[in-house]
Amino acid sequence: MARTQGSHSDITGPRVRDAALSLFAQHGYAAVSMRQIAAEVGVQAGALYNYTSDKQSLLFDLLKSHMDQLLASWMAQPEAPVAMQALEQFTRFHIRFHSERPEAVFISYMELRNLTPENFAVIEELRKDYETKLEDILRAGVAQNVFSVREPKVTAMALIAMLTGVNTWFKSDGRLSLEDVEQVYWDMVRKAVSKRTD
Amino acid sequence: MARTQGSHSDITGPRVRDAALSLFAQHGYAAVSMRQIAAEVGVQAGALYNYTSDKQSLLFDLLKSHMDQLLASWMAQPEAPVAMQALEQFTRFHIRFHSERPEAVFISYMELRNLTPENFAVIEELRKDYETKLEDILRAGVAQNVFSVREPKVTAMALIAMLTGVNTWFKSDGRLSLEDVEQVYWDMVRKAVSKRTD
DNA sequence: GTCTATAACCCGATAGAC
DNA sequence: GTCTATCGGGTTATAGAC
Repeated sequence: MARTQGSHSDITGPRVRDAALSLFAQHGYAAVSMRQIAAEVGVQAGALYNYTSDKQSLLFDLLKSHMDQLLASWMAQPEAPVAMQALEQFTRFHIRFHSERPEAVFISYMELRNLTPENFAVIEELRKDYETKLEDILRAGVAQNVFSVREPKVTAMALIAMLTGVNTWFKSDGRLSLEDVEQVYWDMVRKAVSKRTD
Repeated sequence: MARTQGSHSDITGPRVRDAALSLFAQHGYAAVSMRQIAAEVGVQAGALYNYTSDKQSLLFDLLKSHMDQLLASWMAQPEAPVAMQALEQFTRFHIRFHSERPEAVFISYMELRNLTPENFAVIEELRKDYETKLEDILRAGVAQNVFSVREPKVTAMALIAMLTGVNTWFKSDGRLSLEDVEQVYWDMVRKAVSKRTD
């Protein structure tokens, strides 16, 4: 089972992706060179092309797999027929999922404009799919007469923006635990769609 | 009043800034070259250095003047001693101000990582100043016994993220007018901090 | 104030040796 | 599978003519 000199195909691939994710998040796709990624992995630039056809594919694969994971993880959640429970589940799921992978979330928002139009269209559709999950919950709550939401699409966008914003300030070693944060945001979400108010 | 050939100092400066703003917003700071900016303005690349010491200063000046304008515009608003009115004023002001300059808002969020550490610190402090304006309103509302907000700092971040999110989808020729959008968001904000709920 | 030309360097991607 | 070397092009910023 002697290996060719320097042959590490089984581990180098993921390491290329990890290095690209981290560097793209830190400096931005356009500012990161293939040579930088290679240095982080510990190979020469030419070797990267054994794992990706080009730099654009590297970015697209990172964003695509992030969106695929997001949708798959949500679908794997138990179904909640009661809208109020479904909304709480979505709120907590969104915060938890996004806070666990800040770099992937970051580039998924920041690097959309560096995708080719074809690649952008793919990611954009997956994003819309996710937004529709929340929109459907809001519509169900209106139908069940438990939410007051005149504009479900706008409201879904607003709530997702609010929840994703956790990533801009949350530190796991800060004053609030993630559980605390979930509770604070769930209180706001619940009230924002509620029927009664002062 | 004969001009030197090609002399347009009084108008070229703003045109350089406008071109940089537009191109940075479209393609990202790192992806835009000084040659591209020059071409947009209609001069050669070398001429840009009559208006900016380097590319970094161009970015910093755009972000700095955006934050200065934001704070100055907010301070120019009439004072509202009643917290509920102050919050409505902030909500509508934020949406209006940000929707009027989507490119400046966009680069102010996206290009922070391309600032030098010193420049970043300046912008970050201005951003914190603005966030504190909302936080103070929330604390006043709690003191006046009209808001229920356990975490004013977190809530301020959450509300700002939600309001800024308007820029990701709002089109002035869409189904909803900006006035409609303000109302939908103000309903959510008001309820999110309200004392009563279902 | 703008031009042309250039210094000094970096880029993505590929070819061919091992 | 990884290396070195390279192609053809790009970059920021400056120098000096006009």
